[in-house]
Amino acid sequence: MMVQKEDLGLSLSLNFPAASERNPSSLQVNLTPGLDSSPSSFNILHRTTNCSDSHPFSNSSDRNNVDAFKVETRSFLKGIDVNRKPPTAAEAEEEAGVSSPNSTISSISAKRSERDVDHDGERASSRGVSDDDDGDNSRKKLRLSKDQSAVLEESFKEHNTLNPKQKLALAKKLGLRPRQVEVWFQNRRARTKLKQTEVDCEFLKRCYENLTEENRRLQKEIQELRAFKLSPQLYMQMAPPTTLTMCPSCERVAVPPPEKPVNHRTLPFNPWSTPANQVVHRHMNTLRPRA
DNA sequence: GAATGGATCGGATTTACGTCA
DNA sequence: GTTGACGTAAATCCGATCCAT
Repeated sequence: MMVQKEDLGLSLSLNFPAASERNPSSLQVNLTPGLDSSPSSFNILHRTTNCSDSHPFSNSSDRNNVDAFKVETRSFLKGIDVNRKPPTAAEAEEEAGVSSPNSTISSISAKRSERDVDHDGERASSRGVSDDDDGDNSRKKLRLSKDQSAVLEESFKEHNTLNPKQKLALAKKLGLRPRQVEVWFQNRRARTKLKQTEVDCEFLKRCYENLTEENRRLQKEIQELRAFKLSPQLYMQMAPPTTLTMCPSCERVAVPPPEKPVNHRTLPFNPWSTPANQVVHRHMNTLRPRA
């Protein structure tokens, strides 16, 4: 069964909190109309390249979440449409035996075979010839069922990497090989990253456009100020510049007094400085010429 | 024919273990 | 017997790619 794109749960975001306040409409891309977009939803940029950093079982709350999730999904997974014959008891035992990467040599060598060769020696699952063998060796693409995809998505939201235990549990639950689960997570990470890159690119493009426009505006203002230097009388009739003024004595941004032209040097607005309307600068009064 | 997504491949990195001086 | 350096194997990840649907 084909899984719709909307079901994929791709929720992309840009980690620019300050920027998002300034331009909230440009930062959130939620591709998950059908799924919960609660605050606990997965943040793509919170990825790690080292499993030990964000190990899903590294704290008890994650462990509890996973356990709760297991209980939650167990019921409807019974009788799920699987793409392969369920593992035999021996296979399951073998899989369980290789779950720990820190296990002994013998178990390691057993695990090694998982990547390249199927358990009974035939080529890995991906080709899928074991189930409906049509004779030829062409790669037969299996399609995960909707339920399988949903469970994998839910699991991915919890943690975008799997430890061997989780991988085995998930594989067992879904009736897939651990390698298939592993591959699914790898592809999911790769494609999520790709989407995120696209979003980042779009955001940077918009940043560039905004800065270009800002630069144009400031250049124009410079020209106006130069004109003022040449003919102050003309400048008096112009609209006040939008730049902020700075007190020469303490070098703090100040709101210019409305009644008289300001005698302070002007500085370009710094978007990272304290907003002008938050600066109370009473010291300015003392700078005015006395009547 | 393009898009999607499962699978494969090759390389890099990490970790555990064995060997040897 | 202990220790540190070194080599090796296995596991895992990622990026690129293939290819069936």
